[in-house]
Amino acid sequence: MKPDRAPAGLEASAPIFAALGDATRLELVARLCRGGPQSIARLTRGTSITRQAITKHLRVLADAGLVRGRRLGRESRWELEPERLDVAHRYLDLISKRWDAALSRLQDLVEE
Amino acid sequence: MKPDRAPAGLEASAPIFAALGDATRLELVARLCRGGPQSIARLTRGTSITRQAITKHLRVLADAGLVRGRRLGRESRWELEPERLDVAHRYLDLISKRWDAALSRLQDLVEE
DNA sequence: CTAATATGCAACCATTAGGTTGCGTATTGT
DNA sequence: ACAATACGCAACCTAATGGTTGCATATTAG
Repeated sequence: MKPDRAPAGLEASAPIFAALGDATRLELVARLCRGGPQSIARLTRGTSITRQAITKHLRVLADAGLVRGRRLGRESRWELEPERLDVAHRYLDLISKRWDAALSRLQDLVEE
Repeated sequence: MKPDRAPAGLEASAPIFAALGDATRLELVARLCRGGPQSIARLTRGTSITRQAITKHLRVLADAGLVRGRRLGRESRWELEPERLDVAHRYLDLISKRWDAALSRLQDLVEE
């Protein structure tokens, strides 16, 4: 029944893009992709910044719904929430299509 | 020959997402889509913020390559640069696919 | 020519962001 | 039991953001 992928929440997409709009965070997303669910300690290894910085970034990603973490023993594992990526994805689709439509409208105006 | 849409510049995408990660800017992009190329004055009409604020946002979008403006008489017209949207688009695609791959890898590990 | 319009530029301001350090606490590993 | 590991919390710092106001300048309308 395809729930309701209607307006794609134009305004609601901004936080998602904002969360992705940082090189460190993009890197985190990429690492979570390549390595699957991981602990903060592991995500910190190999980077030049602090564990706390990573923690903060993860929280930002989580607030945007892009990532989710839960405590397992003494460590907390974080993993990607791919549905949210899809929201951004659909928004870009929408915009592209609108732009094409706008262009052909302009074409029409010019040609008549 | 499809130039080289190779690595999609993982790190290079961050500025694009950052530029889109603001409600006002997203709104601007949307308006440029719906209305086609427009002047700053026109883009300002209907918003609650200042013309200068709009100008700044446009510059941010321009720095990310998402938008381009040129002076026409006493006004400056701004329009969308849809190729850049595509960069972000492709990045999300890439990530989604990697994630799927990572998931099936995990599946394999669990099942054997 | 003169007034109105459309911008640009710069200074200034409050808030948020990205990072750090320090310290306390829960979970292992030996 | 003890040391090491993996975190969480909070204070603090600097630089970037999002906005504003004031003023100067170029175009266009009457």
